[in-house]
Amino acid sequence: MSRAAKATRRYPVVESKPDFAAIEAGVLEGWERGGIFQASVDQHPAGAGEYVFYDGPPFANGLPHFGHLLTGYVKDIVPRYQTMRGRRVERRFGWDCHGLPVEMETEKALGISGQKKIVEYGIDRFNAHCRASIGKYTGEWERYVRGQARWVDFKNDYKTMDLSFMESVMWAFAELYRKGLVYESYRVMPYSWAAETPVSNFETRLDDSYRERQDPAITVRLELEPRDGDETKTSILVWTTTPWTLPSNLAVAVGPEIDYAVLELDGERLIVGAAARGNYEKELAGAREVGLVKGAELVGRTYRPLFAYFADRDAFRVLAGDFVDTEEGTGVVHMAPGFGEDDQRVCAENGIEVVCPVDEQGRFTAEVPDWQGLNVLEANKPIIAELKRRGVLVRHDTIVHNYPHCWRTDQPLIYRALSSWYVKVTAVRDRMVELNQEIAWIPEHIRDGQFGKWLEGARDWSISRNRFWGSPLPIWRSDDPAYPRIDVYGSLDELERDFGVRLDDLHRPAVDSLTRKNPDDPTGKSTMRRVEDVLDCWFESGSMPYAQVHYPFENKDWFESHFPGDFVSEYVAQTRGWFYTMMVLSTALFDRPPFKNAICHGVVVDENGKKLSKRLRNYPDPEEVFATVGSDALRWYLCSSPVLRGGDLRVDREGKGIAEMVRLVINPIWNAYSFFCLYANADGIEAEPRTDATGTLDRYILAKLRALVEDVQRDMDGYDIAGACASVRSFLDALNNWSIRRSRPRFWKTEHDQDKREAYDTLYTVLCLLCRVAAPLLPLMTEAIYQGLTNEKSVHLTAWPNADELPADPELVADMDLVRAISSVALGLREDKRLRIRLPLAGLTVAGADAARVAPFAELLRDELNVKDVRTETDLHAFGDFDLKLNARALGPRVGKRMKELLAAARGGDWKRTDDGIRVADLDLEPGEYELAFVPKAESQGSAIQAVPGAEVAVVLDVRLTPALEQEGLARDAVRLIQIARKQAGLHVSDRIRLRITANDESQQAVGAHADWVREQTLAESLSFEAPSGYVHEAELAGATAAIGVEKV
RNA sequence: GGGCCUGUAGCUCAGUUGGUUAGAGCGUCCGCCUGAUAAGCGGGAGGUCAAAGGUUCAAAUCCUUUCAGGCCCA
Repeated sequence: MSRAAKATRRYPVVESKPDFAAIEAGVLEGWERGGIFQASVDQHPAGAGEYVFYDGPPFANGLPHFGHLLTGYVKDIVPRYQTMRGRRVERRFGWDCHGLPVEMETEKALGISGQKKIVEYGIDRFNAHCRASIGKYTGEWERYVRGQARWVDFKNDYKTMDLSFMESVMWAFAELYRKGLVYESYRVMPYSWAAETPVSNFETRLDDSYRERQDPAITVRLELEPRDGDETKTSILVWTTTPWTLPSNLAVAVGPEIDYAVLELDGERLIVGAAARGNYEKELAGAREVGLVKGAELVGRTYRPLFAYFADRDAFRVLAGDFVDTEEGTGVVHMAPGFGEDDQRVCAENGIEVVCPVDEQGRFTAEVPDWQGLNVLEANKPIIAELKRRGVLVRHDTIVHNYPHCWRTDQPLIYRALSSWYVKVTAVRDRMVELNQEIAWIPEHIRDGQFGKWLEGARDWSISRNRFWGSPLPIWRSDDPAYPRIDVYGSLDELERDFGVRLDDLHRPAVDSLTRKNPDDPTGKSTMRRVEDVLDCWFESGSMPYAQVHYPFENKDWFESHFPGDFVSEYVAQTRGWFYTMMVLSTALFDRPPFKNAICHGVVVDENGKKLSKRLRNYPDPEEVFATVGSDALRWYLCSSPVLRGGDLRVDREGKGIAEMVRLVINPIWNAYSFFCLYANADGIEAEPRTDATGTLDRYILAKLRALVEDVQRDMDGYDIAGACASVRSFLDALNNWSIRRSRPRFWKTEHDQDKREAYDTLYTVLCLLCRVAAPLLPLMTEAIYQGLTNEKSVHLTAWPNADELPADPELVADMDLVRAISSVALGLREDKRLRIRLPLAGLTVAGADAARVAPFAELLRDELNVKDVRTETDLHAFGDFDLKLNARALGPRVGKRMKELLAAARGGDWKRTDDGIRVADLDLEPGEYELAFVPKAESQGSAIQAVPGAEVAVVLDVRLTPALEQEGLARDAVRLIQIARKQAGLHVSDRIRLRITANDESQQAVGAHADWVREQTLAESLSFEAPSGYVHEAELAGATAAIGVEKV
């Protein structure tokens, strides 16, 4: 046989529907064996061309979920792309080691809880346990990160508990202090009494921290001190959901612009927000309205204290508050400045001092002797009972509301005044707002929306935590207020200078043991001791850009020339978290933004828009997805979706949407590859990269490929990953469903001629380049394909393709796309007439001004549409008429108000051709202001006519049948059945066969008349109408059963 | 209460600086095609572009208000 070369097999034997997950696993192994990741980084030198990527440190506890995977994919795609663009992109993984989560877990593991117990247990042992627990989840993280094919440097990672990291954090703190940006203050903060620590803004917002809780909601009356002229006892009604704060009540607030009704009931006057009156229908039944006053008129009045504990204070006044509303409660807000942020602020503005009779564990102190030692939440009940006994309780309800809980201990938080250290964010706020303008946010609205607005409203940041496992506050203070002194340290050297000790661990308790005599105390009795608090761990993650390189103690030049970083990506809520803390510290320390580009992606939710929850199992298991449909399909699913534009992404429970990506993207690209391998192996051809093929199909797909490279490059440079996915997908369609499909005969023809060679070389070139372009988006599949095609080490070690090396041919692309449109219309006409495509038709005429453009493709159209003859005809008038279509966009600005009238005229046919164009009504049109749309005549003389949308061309199909055409159609039907038989018999596409057919006379005559052609099409060495042998396939042909026997030669 | 985002086909979403008859994928129905692709192609049905008002010759697009959902802040 002529295909002797079949023996050589240069390309893998590729299954058409392989186990993609297994292929991916193989690629992952290969990468590890070959050290490909490291090689991809190392191939570009460090220095000026570096692309700086900041990987935000996740908490080193808890397992990753779909949201993390999405972030991970984004964090992988961009660095892979930049690497291919020639940049060195290091990807150090970071671990956030400190903070409450670790401490709480350790408390649980040790079976101890509370500050006292920890101190008793020993801070050194406690912290040693914290340190040891850090490694617990790292294994799982690494497994997920590996499974998603994300390239990350775990070996050269950084940890926030490393000495070098902590020293940089210490430096940053001292630097802020020296700039006057750190101060201590006594303030109300969210506080976890169970964990005995204040909680940062951010921590109150972590998943599930807001939860429904049932609380009492009580309304009490406060008796106003009489004013001159008051005869009747007057009370004001206040509402609260925290009765335990009433003993600390020092004021009430009203809205100055809000209307308050003065009601008379049973001889007493009651004041309540006019709009809130409806909330108390029962209690106020029978009340008579005797007046209506603005809140402002009430401001300044005083009332009798509800409890005696603080009755000696200068307080108990009605104040104005801008936060008061009448939606809930009475429109009058009770103020306990020790337990509410608004309360504290408004009271401070009015000279009312804070009282805070609650201890660290949330129990009343001796200042409230009646309930001393009782947890405040448990004190609600007896307090309400007391109020009832005294007859001041107007109403007692319970309400179910969203209330913040300590995310570690699960106990409700309280708000409580305490002493804390602050970063004076307000001092750099305006500058942050300015620097933020230099950051490119994706999506864009984040810049002036969610992030920008948050910056504008930035408040000072509480950074001290009364805990154990964290970076120490590097503040030493005199223990005798008579001789005050504060020292803040910014390095190990400075500590060594003053304390004579070189620490190799900055954690407590070692750092606490550093003390010295207070130099400012002539008596020599007082001692400098460290302020015991540790830093908020968000201060550490915000310090990551410089702390990970131990700036300024090491890498000084590098950092200063590589800051801000190029790229970060996290989910949108990090505008309050990591993005924000980086911004604060970067602005305060360096007067620069911390990064140049940021992708804020949205949240992955379930099919009903609910949060993903492990407990509800409302999402597919990621590892299961890796193992079945594969990581690349998941990557594509997540990264081609609107979640990258900041919206939500709904994932159905079974992961059908993910599996769909296999069908839409993975399969098509794999099919193109397997097609190539199948025929190249059969032909024994080794293809060469080249871009100079002459055939129109080749030039077409090469030009499309050039556009693809340009498009994806543009998309990726703009961090539009979803756009890049869309570009790749539309290219795949042109490749598979036009270029390859139309080229098939070129691959399976017998002659090894120039055309065949070009077909192989072009397809090979296109596939190789497609792999490179799609490599960041489908790193595993493109790797498998690229290696199969080239035997090279890795597609990820190649450079980004240069579009200029591919031929540009916009005209050809436009013409070919017109050919595709014409085909589409012609196939539509066939369907209208119920003329199957295997039935040849006599002819097709392409008529109109654009017809000349498709003349070179007549052969292609003939084959695609199965017609005997394709003609082009520039004159359309024989086939129909034209409608005038005005281009409103072009014409509108010129004619303005007349537009409507002209549109009506054009539609109504009130127009004519003039010597040099078109005149509608009395107006001459300029070129570009109109189009002529062809309207075909009703069909005549056996023709079907249809205009092609978007072009000045119409398709005229000859629908007249002849016996010869019908016979040929029948022969084609027979060939189709023979091909099915071949496939069912399990034959290879290049196997030769003996063919035996029995069918009705009509069919046998048809096959006989085209015997040569049938044999050629089916690789049959012989054809006879005998009783079939070998594999026999029975099917209907020309209304009777035909039996087809194929037998391998 | 405030800020930001979203609301377009049964579902998921596009829709450029306003421009004529609002698109794609999935699903569905009908048909076609197949020597890689249990795949592909063509077509049909399916929309008061959340609602109302305004600006304009012209509004899914701009403005105002309202409604619904999400995120965040209070």
